[in-house]
Amino acid sequence: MKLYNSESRLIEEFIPHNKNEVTLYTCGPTVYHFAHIGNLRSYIMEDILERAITYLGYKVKRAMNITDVGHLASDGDTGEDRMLIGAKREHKTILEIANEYTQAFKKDCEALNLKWPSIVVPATDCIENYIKIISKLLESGYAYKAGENIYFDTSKLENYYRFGNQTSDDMLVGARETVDEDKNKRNKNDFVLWFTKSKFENHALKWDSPWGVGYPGWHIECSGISNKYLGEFLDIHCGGVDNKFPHHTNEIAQTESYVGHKWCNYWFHVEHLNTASGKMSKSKGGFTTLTSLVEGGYSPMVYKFFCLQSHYRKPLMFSIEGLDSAKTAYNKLLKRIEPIKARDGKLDKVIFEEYNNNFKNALSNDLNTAQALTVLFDVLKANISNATKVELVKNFDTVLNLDLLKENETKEEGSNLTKEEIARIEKLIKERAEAKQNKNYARADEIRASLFKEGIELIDTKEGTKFIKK
RNA sequence: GGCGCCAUAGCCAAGUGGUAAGGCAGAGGUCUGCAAAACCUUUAUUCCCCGGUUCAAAUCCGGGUGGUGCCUCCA
Repeated sequence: MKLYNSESRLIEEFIPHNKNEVTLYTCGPTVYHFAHIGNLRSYIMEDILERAITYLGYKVKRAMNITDVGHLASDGDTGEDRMLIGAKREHKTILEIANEYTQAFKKDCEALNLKWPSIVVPATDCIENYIKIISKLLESGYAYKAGENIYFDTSKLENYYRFGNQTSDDMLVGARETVDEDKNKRNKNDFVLWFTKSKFENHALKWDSPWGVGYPGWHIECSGISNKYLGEFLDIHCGGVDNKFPHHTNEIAQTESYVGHKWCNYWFHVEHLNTASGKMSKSKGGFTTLTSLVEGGYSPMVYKFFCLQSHYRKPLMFSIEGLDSAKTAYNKLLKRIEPIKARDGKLDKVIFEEYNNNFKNALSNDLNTAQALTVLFDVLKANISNATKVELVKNFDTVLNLDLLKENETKEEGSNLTKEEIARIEKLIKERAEAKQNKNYARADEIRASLFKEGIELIDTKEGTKFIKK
């Protein structure tokens, strides 16, 4: 399998550290608000990554954090924890907020058929690990105490920047206006490992530590959790591109200083979902959630299909037009799959392998999902037996999970229509058929139009007239 | 100011040195009383621009232009 590694900025052959088991770490959500569909794009692509690796024959061990503490709205003296902001907004406790939005996130993942990683850990569950790591960093001189916080000393590293050729001189402190300079730092990129500052007294979640009562910095949680559950070597670390700096850069700094060797070999960064005005962002407000999409008539599968048509390493432009196009394409796809479910004909193993290899090659090529979907369309178009087609679709869908073979909840016969209504509609259909036979097309069209007004669409097929309730 | 990523038809998008996949929309057709649906056919002499390397460039190199992201809130 070939994967783009954003550390080397090259497409590389993927070679796991331990060939029997691939370790995968995903930066999870900060659960202070609903995930928006841009966040979900990352999780969709990371799920495909896990399943693709599995499909190609590896065993995967995957961990994800749930950030429920330590994620500051800004650093320095003005910082407030994002969780605390969420709690204030909704007049709830941090724990309630964390719980509520973790559940909401889980529901979104289920709706999108995303596999919940086998290890999912709230940041607040691993405090003793962070303390262990920070203690060692202090001992070995990578960290220092200043003010009342513990900082990581970035000047101790030869190679701090990993995702580009920046130098410390290039970096502007406070490129964003809201950022205040923290005078306690020895170097401008130093970051907090542990907060004990008195101004956080109203912070609900605090733990005792060798440096006083306080709470962990944002970056340490991922290092702590991945270290505890996945060990000293990590194969692939996933996340959104915006996390390259500072979050992932700092994770590498801490972890490698702690374990004493190269830590993670492949960095998988998913590009953003953009709107006409730039990236979709929680802090900007006005973001789109999966729920609001569903309310607008777009199923989670439509959104997933929309994402899979694009490559994870390309910014994706979100528009209703684009989503409509995905919706039509997805529904057409299901309709084309419907008749092959009968599985008639013989399964041709040679042909199966041919298309299956095409599919695997697409995935192996830096997770080319657009190409993988093309293979799916090729299968449906091909002049091969339905039995072979179904088998291919079934296998492909273990990676894509687009509900391709799921039995459609029959829209016909109108799910929420009463028996009387159905009888009435059937009677009208019969009347229309008779009118057509007598070439009374005016009456036939009148029946069709009046039912259409009620939201019932008639469709003439070879087997007779069917209706769909909208 | 610095560091990345991206640029292919009306829209989305694949392609990573050998002569432009696929999807949506559009056009034409089959079917139909007409529709709808379905199916078939068709749609880029050219890949942001200017140079260069090569027998050969959307693909490699150099220089621009535009969009976007990060530089202590983000997936």
